[in-house]
Amino acid sequence: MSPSKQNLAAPRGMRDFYPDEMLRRSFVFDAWTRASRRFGFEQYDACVVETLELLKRKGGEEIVQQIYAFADKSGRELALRPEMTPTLARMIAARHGELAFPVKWFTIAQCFRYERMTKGRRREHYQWNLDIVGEPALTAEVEVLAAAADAMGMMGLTASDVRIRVNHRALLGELLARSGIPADQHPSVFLALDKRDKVDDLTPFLTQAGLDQSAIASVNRLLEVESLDDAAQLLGEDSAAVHALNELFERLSRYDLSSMIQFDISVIRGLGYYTGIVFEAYDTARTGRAIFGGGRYDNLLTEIGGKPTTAVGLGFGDVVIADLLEEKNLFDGCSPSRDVTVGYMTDSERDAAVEVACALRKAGQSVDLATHTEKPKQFFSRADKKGFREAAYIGPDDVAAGSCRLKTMADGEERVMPLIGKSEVSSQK
RNA sequence: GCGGGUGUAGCUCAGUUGGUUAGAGCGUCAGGUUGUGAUCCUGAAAGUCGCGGGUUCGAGUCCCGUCACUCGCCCCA
Repeated sequence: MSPSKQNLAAPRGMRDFYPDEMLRRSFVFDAWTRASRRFGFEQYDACVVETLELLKRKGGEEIVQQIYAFADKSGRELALRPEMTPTLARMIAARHGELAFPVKWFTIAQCFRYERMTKGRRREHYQWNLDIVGEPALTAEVEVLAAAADAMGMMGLTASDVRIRVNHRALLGELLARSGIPADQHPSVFLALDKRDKVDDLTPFLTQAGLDQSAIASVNRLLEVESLDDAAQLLGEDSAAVHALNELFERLSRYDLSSMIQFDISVIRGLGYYTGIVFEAYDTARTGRAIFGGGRYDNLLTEIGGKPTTAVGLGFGDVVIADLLEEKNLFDGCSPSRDVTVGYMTDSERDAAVEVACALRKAGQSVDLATHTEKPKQFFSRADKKGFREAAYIGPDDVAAGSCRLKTMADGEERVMPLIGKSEVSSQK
């Protein structure tokens, strides 16, 4: 059967990275890695395949349907990880006794989820995970947020491009309790609040959630909470959540991040396992999906069987950020960084070309050596298209003269390089 | 799971009320130019018109089905 176009495409939702796409991916990965290192995080990695049990335990049954699960030849139930946090929790728990807490770890993890594809969402993606485990103090949230902001800064994004929205789960709980809404109705109300940007009137959702009219009125009042001061007025000064958020904003101002961070009562995030401060970053126009999200999850390690350990973490995917960087032309600087290509006219010049390539490589340059003879026109045309900074074309005349010329593609300037001496490579640029 | 849009060359797309040999631009390759790229000129290769069926003298075009891609909804990293 001859291959059809269908068979040549990657499976649905899976991604190939051709060289030009790889450049952009590396641009993002580099920013993540540099920010992680700059903030003192250690890199780790783990297997892509986990036991289904580990993944189920954390996410509950709903998420299981989105997991790429399979049985191996011994019948073990395994799965491609849909996220990194259970793996992190497993690794921490496995060596809990020997780790010096707090632990600051980062990874760029390939994750899989079987779900309907839409803009900004694929079945496979890479996610930067940044976690501080074993630190109950607010410093953990502050450093994680600052590192994320630093990474975005390295990608060229500023406070006019992105906004990090912060909330506190306890704050919402306190506000709802203050409004007389019993705790068992909170999850439904969270769901409804999460839709505030998508629907005009929340009343039908809240009614469905079992709230009576006065409770609905209370929720609608909550929606008018636009600032932390508004919340503080409702809750009073003794609110721990208000205090924590104020403290967070105060501390982030020391990092010069005030213009990028704002309070937003509608940030809910993973209803089940976040326990404290939660945050999400969006483009300022708020047209796309969340760029990253995270928060404090103090119970997760206990849930997988580890000792009680506090944690703050974030997940920052590569798909949404790539869309944003593309839209803002911030990938423009991405180009292959190859310095020189060396070509030759006939096989008689091949040895001289090898000599030139070796000398330049020894001098630390990235050098492409032609794999076969080329006519000058072919060679320079290729050198131009592939974006080499310099090109050296060696023919019989050069070998006879004992030197060759390195041509700077941008301006046509040439510099001479000796052929036989092979010791001196005139300093570049 | 639900709904919309789109499938024609490697890419982006045109293709008239159904009509004879399916086009353009870009890209690729070659030549003009056997020692010098970008511009220019000439030429070439490249198509199961997503797939299957139907209507018709005749289907890229109309109908039915199907698959794929894509954008929303739901949900979520």
